[in-house]
Amino acid sequence: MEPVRPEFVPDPSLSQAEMEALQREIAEAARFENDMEFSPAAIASVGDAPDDDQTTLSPSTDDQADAPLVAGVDQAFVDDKAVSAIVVLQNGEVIERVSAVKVTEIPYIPGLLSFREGGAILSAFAELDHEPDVVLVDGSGRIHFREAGLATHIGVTMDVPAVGVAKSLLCGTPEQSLEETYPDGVRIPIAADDSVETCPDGTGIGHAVQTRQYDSPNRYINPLIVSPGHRVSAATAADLVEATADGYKLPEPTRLADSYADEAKGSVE
DNA sequence: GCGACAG
DNA sequence: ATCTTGTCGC
Repeated sequence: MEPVRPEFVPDPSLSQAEMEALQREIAEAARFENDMEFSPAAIASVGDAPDDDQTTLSPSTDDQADAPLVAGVDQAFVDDKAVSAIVVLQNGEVIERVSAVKVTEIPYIPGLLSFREGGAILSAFAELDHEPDVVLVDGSGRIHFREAGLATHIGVTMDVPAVGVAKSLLCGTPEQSLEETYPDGVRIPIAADDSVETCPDGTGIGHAVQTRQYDSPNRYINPLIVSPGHRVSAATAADLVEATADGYKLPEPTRLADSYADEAKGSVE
């Protein structure tokens, strides 16, 4: 799978000002509304295993063979090399895994993550045989200073529906404090504020999503920070993460890509 | 100058 | 992201 918009491929040799200018172009090309090859209504079953016990009736026109392909993307690092892994699932089962290694050209700079990790990710996409219906990327999407986080950059460049799944908030203001402990299933809207320079304050740019929480005592799990990358709305992005989460904090595609990236680290010299 | 910041 | 032991809880 190759970039549909080669002009947006992240170039680590650009100046910081040029990187930021490119991000503004990417944000304009990004669509933060649903435009996928499957019905958002079908996401309810995306992460579920095949319905063996027939507790529900499935339309013959929308069976397992047509089920959407959901991919997870994650990176691991070894010295100056980035290892990117992509895992593709259908009906909750892995149908493809690929990885790629690339030397990192620049350090981690908040807001410019895609220029550090994007190259390795696109190399991994080049190895991919299946075209995912939606991709879950580790990091922010629209929740970004210029609405062009890693998930947006990858989504727009490949022109594939993408969702940003981060473990902490880069910018924006949550509707309610994220310091509280919320039960699983809770979704807290995040609005643009002064730090988001490309859209009006108050614009909904994502959600904090509690995919898991401890029942009883004094320990708690932080929510995930979910935002649209490309061709997905904020609400659908959160729906997709909830639908693919399966007992763990991270959605299954992301969790599997994470461990595969770690595993692939072993074969890096 | 101070604060703040995905992975 | 990565470096790492123990510890709490189901």
